[in-house]
Amino acid sequence: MEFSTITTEQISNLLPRDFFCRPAELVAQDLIGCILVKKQPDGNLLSGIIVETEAYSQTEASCHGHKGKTKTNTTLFGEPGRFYIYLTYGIYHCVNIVTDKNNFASGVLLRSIELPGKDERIASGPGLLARIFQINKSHDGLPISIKSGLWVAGRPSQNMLKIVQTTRIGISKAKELPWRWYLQKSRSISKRAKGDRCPKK
DNA sequence: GGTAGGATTACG
DNA sequence: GTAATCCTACCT
Repeated sequence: MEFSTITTEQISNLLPRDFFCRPAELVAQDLIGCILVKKQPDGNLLSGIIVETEAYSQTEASCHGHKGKTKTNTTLFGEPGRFYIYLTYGIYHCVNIVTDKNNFASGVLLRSIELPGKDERIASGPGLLARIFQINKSHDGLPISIKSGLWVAGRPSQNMLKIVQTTRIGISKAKELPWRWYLQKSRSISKRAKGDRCPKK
């Protein structure tokens, strides 16, 4: 999938807070095709199309909030519509969006983003994505807003997107849940998994 | 103070 | 497929 340039108008189309006040597995699939925008330290805006997501919820064992609050996962239990950033493997940051409701740990992991006009691989994978957007623990708890300098805009068009639903990867528990979604035509997703299929209509 | 286990990536 | 890498949570 090749995306053309993202316009100023498109990145101004901030998703409303209510969008995130829903179960993670609904938000995750609706985020495919949306735009992540960040104001970089140099003042320039960086934006890209979200092409791969995963949902997590405290009801299942692979979620960081499954065993309750800790020092590092507190944001996940808080207000929907904020970023939850954590360090994984001691090296890589992962970018999540808190969903659903207060005092209920759930969120969507952004796994891959395509930057129009740039190499498809540079933001394909959660760790690489965070690196390109220069997102780290200092952004944990930040609200999704234009004022915060980090936000999500709605899908640029009403074009039909072919979204594939499959199982999550890189986890050892609750592997059976089909809570991963990606754009079928995108070559910049992080990995393939067995049993990939299109969601039923 | 010590250790096991990662929501990963890069390379063969 | 497997190794590198190092922080966090939890246990002693």
